[in-house]
Amino acid sequence: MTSTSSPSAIERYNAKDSEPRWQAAWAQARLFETQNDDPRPKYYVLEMFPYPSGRIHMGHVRNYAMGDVVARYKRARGFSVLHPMGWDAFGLPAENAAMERKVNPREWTYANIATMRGQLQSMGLSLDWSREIATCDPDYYKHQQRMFLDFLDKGLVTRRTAKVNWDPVDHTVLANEQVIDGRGWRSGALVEQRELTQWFFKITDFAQDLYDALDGLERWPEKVRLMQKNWIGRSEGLEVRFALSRAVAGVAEAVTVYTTRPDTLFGAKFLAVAAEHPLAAALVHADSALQKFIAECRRMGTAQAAIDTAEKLGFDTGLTVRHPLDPSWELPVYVANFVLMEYGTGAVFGCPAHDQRDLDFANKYGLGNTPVVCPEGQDPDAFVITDTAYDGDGRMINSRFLDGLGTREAFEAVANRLEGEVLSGEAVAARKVQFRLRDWGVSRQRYWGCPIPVIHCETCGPVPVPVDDLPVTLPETVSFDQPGNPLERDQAWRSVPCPRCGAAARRETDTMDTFVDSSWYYARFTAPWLKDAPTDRAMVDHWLAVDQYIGGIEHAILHLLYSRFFMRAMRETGWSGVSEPFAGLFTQGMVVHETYKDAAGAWVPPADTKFVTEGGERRAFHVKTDAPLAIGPIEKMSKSKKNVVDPDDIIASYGADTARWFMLSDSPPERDVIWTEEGVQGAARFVQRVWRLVNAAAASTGDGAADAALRKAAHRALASVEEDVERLRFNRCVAHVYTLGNALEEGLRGAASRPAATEAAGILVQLIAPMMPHLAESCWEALGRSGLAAQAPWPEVDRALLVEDAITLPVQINGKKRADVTVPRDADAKAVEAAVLALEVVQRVLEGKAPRKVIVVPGRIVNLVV
RNA sequence: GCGGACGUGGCGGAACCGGUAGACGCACGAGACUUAAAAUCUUGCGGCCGCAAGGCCGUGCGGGUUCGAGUCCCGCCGUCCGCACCA
Repeated sequence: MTSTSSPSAIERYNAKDSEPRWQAAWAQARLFETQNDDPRPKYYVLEMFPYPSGRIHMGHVRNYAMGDVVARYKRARGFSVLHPMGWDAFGLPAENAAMERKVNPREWTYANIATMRGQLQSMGLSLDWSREIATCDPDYYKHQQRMFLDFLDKGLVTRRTAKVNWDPVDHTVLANEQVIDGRGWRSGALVEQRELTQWFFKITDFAQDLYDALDGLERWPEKVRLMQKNWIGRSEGLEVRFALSRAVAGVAEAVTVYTTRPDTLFGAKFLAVAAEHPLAAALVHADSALQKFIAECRRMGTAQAAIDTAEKLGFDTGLTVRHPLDPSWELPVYVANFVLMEYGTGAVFGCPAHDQRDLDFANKYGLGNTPVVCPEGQDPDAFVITDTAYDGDGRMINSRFLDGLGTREAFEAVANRLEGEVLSGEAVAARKVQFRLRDWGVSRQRYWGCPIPVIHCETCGPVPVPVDDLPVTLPETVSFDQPGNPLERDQAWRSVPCPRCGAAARRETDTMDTFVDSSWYYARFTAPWLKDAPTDRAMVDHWLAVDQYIGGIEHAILHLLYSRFFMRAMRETGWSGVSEPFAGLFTQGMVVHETYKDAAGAWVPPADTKFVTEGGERRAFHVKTDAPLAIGPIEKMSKSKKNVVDPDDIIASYGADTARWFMLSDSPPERDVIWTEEGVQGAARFVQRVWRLVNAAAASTGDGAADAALRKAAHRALASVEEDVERLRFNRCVAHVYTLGNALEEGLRGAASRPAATEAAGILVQLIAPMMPHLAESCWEALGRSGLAAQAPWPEVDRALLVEDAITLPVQINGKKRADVTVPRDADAKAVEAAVLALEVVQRVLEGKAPRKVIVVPGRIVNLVV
């Protein structure tokens, strides 16, 4: 008998000594440096690169642990794996630090990078550090400026005045995607609307393609695809021109509306235009009441919060338009606060019976309603709308030539008729596809970002900086003693001659949204050493798309949509041959933790808490004062609630492998994982257990009685882990490894022979190698295997061992399990039935009668109906 | 309001195409080893009845389909997420 618990023989595994040793060994062997000319099939794994905020947090540990499992696994499977790391290094926190602590943003950022690089290296990630990039490095943003100019040249960048989201706290413009619930995504301040001249990336040029291509992203979460679809917001409708009954000076003789429901045209009661609509502008001079109304709309429009709660208000202009399907029918024209100038044509026709907004409006102003779509099964004569509009499909009623048609047919009938009619030389209607998506405003009034490479000249206008003059670098010395953009105050930096005419001119002082930086970094990783070009076309086309991208769901729209746009723009400008950056996407859940508060209501960090369980109730106390603490809800780790656990502390006391193992176990990776002290300890215990088992296996002297079962268990675990790693189900991988650990324990107790024990232990080690790479190396060594575990090819499953000779089937009687029956694997249904009927339990129930029905599902179950 | 996801032991979760509900882990109980503790190993662990064999109930609630439902269908309840005057 081999004892697995003879502590004298095996010392405890010491992560603190072993982890740096193996990290040095990997670095020395340059195992993770990827060659671009590697002939093996490629696999590109990427985790979203971090912002260098100062220190890594548990969310990073989880994210990078997952990516590293995939990278190490694919490497073992013979792929040429690209697994790089970099820094999303521009952004506001650097400027805030500069303001608060009088430090230079650059120095602050690079110091943070140095710290965090060290932290990531202590995790033992299999990263190719030779490809490291930082977006704040001129060697990086130089190329971004180059692409900006190329995009400009191709018409993919424009400059225009637009109503923009202004964050009054961060003193900068925000993109629509960066406004969440009316507040700035960083500052949380209520966003205001301002008119500013801005640079825009014309993401709407690709709206249709960005929308359609989502269907091809089969390895993206359905949820993210849906969110992007909703964000792009495609709709099909009709632009319809309504003739004005009388001429208005300075305005064409018709108002064009966009509608997705031309079928409801006979239910129209009014027409409404936005306050910014040209018609309103033309009328405003002669009408002081209208002037007042528009001013009110504008005032309300400044705060997003006001829009959300605003009552629908309108102003009757006294004008009328003619109904396009009946010129004798006149409709009143309102200016209304709920009509958006930015969507469609800034004008709508109101059909109160079938649109809730229109109904609210009509009820308020006494405009009435006429139902024109009757739900299937309703009596048309009894169908009345009072205060709930019906927006579903149905049969047309009260609609003259449309009566009796379905919704879709009526749409077609109206479209066909109006497309053929002419009003002052133009068709009355045209089919139109509309998108909710707006162009991406990239101008930011900040210092710590990529300068927009444009020079403004009095005579030439905005002039691109010549490519040879790139990069436009940020000035080194800046002061943050006053609010606003320091670039604007830096006369020396701003003043340059116009590249075109040589006259005195000024630089563009806005910098690019930092989301531009992260829109192409994954492409730069394919050849980060290039000096004169953003990318090498051949390398981009070789490595992209990223095979597996892993990051937080919070980027479902912003970063992922921008990157998809950027790839298309790079394709148009020749820097890439692919359109989609990420073939596989995985969005991982957050790391959450209990919260603790003392009697005074102050948050207490987990490190200062201890617990006592009395009578099944778990209570928390302060570690120093013994004061009782309230255990609060489990929430995302955040500095404000102090429920954070520092990865450095965990790595120092348990080792990186323990932290990684725990982050991969328990919760499914897409869901939140709860960090608990017990959980970490459980992981740490397993580290020791693996070490003990492997050493015991290496010393096994058994006679082989348990070999068959052990080998089966090992190969079953191997097959299961393969399947689950491929599907990123790391929690299940962990469970399979535990199961094999149990089987090995049992095998050693049952006197497994040394060959069988070391085979199983070797498989166990290779299974944990992607997850706990340092421990795996130590075990590899203990087993006497040559080379490094990180270099070892993945073991091959012995399929023969997965097939059982005899199988045990559950036997149900009337759907309830009553017995088991063991039959040969290849027994046919008849043989199984005979075996079941011979069972004692079955005979007792049947009392000599024949069952009414016998259902045999081969290999699964038997059910008797009696 | 619109769109989506989810609901399983004390806890995290597993259960593939409708086929043994609760794998694996955590917590907890019992035992072994120890002077003792820790560590480790063994063992138990959905609820109820029972000494046991065994039986009954059980996947948010109510119905349905099926030989058989955590899984499919209909209707509720609850939680979470995204969008939100988009015509």
